[in-house]
Amino acid sequence: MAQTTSSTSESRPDTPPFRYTAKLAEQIETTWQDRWEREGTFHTPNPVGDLSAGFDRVADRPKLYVLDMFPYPSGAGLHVGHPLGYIGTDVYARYKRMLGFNVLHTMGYDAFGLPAEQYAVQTGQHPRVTTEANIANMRRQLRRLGLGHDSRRSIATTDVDYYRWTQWIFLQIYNAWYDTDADRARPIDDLIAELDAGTREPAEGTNPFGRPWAELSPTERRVVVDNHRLAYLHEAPVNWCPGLGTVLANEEVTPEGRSERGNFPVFRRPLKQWMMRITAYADRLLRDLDLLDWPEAIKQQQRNWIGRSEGARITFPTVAPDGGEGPGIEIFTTRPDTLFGATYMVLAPEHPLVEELTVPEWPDDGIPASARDLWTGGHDRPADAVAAYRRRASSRSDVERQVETREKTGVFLGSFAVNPATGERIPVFIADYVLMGYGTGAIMAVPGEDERDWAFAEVFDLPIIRTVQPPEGWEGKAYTGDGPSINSANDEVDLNGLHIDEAKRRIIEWLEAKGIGKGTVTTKLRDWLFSRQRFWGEPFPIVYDPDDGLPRALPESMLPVELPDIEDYRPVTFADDDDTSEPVPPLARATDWVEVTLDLGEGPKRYRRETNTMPQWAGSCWYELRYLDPNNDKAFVDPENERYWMGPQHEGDCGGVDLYVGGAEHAVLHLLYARFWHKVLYDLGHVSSLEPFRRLFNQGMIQAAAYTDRRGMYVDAHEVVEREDGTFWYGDEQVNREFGKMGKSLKNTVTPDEMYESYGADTLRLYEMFTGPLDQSRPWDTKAVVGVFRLLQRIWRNVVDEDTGELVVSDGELDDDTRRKLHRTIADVRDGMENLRFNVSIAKITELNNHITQRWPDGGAPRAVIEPLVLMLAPLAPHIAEELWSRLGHERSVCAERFPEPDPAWLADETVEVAVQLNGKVRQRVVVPATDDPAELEAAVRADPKVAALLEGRTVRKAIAVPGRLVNFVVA
RNA sequence: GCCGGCGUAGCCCAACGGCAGAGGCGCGUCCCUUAGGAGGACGUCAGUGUGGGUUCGAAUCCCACCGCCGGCACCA
Repeated sequence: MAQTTSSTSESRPDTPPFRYTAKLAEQIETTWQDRWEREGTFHTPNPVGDLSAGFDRVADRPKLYVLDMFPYPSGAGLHVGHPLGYIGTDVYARYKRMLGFNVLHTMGYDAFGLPAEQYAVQTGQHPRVTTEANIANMRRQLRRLGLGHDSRRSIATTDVDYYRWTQWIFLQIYNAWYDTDADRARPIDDLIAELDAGTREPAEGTNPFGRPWAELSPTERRVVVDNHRLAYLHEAPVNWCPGLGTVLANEEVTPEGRSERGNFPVFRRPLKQWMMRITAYADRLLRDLDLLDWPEAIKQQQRNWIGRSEGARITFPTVAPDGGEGPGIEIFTTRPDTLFGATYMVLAPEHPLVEELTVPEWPDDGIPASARDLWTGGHDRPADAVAAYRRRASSRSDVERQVETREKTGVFLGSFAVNPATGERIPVFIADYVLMGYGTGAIMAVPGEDERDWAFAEVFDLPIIRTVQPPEGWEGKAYTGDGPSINSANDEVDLNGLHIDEAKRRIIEWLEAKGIGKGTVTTKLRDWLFSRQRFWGEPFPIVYDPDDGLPRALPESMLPVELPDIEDYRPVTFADDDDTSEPVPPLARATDWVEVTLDLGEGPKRYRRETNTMPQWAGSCWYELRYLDPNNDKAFVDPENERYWMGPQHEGDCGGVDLYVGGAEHAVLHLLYARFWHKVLYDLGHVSSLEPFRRLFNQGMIQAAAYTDRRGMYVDAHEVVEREDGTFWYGDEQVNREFGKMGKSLKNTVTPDEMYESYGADTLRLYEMFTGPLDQSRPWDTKAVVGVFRLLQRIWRNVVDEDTGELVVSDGELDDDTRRKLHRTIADVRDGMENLRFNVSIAKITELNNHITQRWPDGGAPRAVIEPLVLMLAPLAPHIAEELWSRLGHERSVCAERFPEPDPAWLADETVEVAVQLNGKVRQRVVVPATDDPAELEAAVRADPKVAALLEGRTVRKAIAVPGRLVNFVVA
């Protein structure tokens, strides 16, 4: 078949030889891409180091650091949805460069992680082989788009030179602790010195030995110090995912209790794992959101995730079975003011005090006959009831908990606590509506002021005491709003009449004075589980000493710790639902690598390497810093380079990347982790910026039509045709249209390569930028692409004769009308560029070009308008702009030229048409001389006979004149 | 349920509180063309989700509701 359908804009025999066709576009584009590469057009100089050549040329210019969320190099290649953000940043960076900024813009690859490993397993190749092939393919696809990246700065997280520094940063974190007095991280050696000097006690919960520091053995001291570190080993219930063969961070588990990647079931089970003490930074991560220019939605998600709440911890005494004193139960509440209304207590089923508080026999009194079966679970002995309930709670997956109605369940432990405010004896329950992972895992239940407690109290027939006066006519159950306290006084403290805030303050004072409670802050954020049982990740720079089993950090001089070559890098995975399985890191099989003799200061000794690897997020926690100084082998980044590109720009500025563009799906994972690392590096004096990303922008998603047949199966969207009546057909079958994310599963993928083939890269770039503001999602519509393609053809025709290839521009003077149009356009195009609303810029360029076409239909438009037009096009469609610029006789790349500036003198018209309104309704339009003076304008308008006629016989009460726009007469 | 975002022609989208339309798709007519065509010219379509309020004037600001999208959710 000689005739293919791809000949959309292909030259046909009668096509003029110099028409801008896809074929010509391709020639132009590849030529300029080669030249950019050859000349290093986008090489950006640093203040110091190996990339500093030429810095003195730009030293006095403003700087701009533009960053894209770097991609994971997938084996599937790109579709047209992927580069939306990359094109946006490229246009912005090119524009700013033409304004004289020293712009840093590059692109790297986030290449470690599960998908790379899975893809490698599928294709039977080593992950490094597939990863590198995928990166090469992606580089090729992106290069063809004409992105103006400094290719010298590109990195992949899998490069040994890169992950060496990832390991180095891990060591910084490991060798640091959080000084809560100074509210910052400090080197661990400072802590040891202070402990030795006796000027500091070990922090709460870090000394399990119960003896002072001075009396501890060296090994015990090591344990205490390790308990302070920002990276620490911890045995605790973690998210174990047998289907992936690894544990996962909380952030990687969906609310349904499944893995975000792969959607496998996740089980909680206790394991010893590396953790990062991100909770130490919770307050600062929350507070500093206010310094950031980020979308409100993302800030909100981070606030939600951190979940800070202020309240109090209160210890409730308990009554032992023999009538003596039992263990105290510590609870957390955000409503200490409601203490007088606490009529029972609830522990999480997994709470460590449950066994101790479970009495041998049901008490004789205190259980209401009406709900006895519920309280006891129908069991004769409390221990049986508790065991049965616990079994049931642990077997229920989170999914089941979601599906079930929130009918409250629980059982009585048989023991009682004492409400410290009222002295009343109150029963203690376990119930699964209290979670071990939040607060202290125990609550005081105040049914009067809490809906969940109310629901439980109703079912279990427990007393309800209101402690806040509900408003007049309140018919609801629990009242959670504000109001004066009631029923809240004892001999020592009286809250009655106080509103919530004041009541909280008063009761906390009382609790603290009595030593039974104190005001505290709790966060939902947990420490970050940092180890994975996978092969394809950064090895930890950690070994274990066989003598004490404790970890030892490797010194900096032993970095990098390279991944060993092993035969079988596949993870050990299990049946999805095999919750009895144990994680087995693949690196454990590399026995030659694991067993190692090192001299860590005690002479050569056998050690065992850590066989877990770091999570995928590690590499993306700091790549923005490495772009600044990618080849530096003395430091992860030279401080001077960091200060220049990312340092605070003025008093009160947090510093960071000037524009960071990426999808909204990383709201809490990458963005939170990267902020955390950055703050640690800041505390330790390695960076000058407080935050990594000052301005964040979420690009929209490109969606595409997908079609389903009668059976609900997706059919190839390329083959579907729309009929006149608006119905869609696949062959002779009518199909149903829906919109969704582009991808294989919906069979609606459109690739950049198809677009290059039919139109060229400039058209693709222009189309993606034209369909809407960058932050908006929009549907892909292949047949609408031709609109911007025509625009490029028309611009081309205004410069180049399609038959001869000769220039058709003249050297004539501009008429005033065109000059005004030009300057108006320049102002508007700039405005669109500044605000990342490239759609507006393109529309204004189109308008100017339409004007030129109409004014000079047979060519001959003056250079004075054509050249600025080409310059304005340059950031958007750089190849055609370069080509036209060079054909116009310029030697230099258009990238080195200055963006046109609007002349204010030509922004205003000599005469303007203003609207004349009567009471806000437009009644007349008149042309009057332009003026800035409202009084002059009003006079001019009144002088118009049509207006005079309009006002005939009416009383003008007031006239509002807005220069350049309108005059509104308010008439009786 | 709570939080955030968005609703303007058939579709994608513009409009410092000031004349609702910049641009494109689609559609229609005509020109070029043996023909087809994604070449050219001209034209076509909404009163801004709904209801209130502020204002001389509201797509724009405020309130309530409706719809769509996203996030969180037994978090004490």
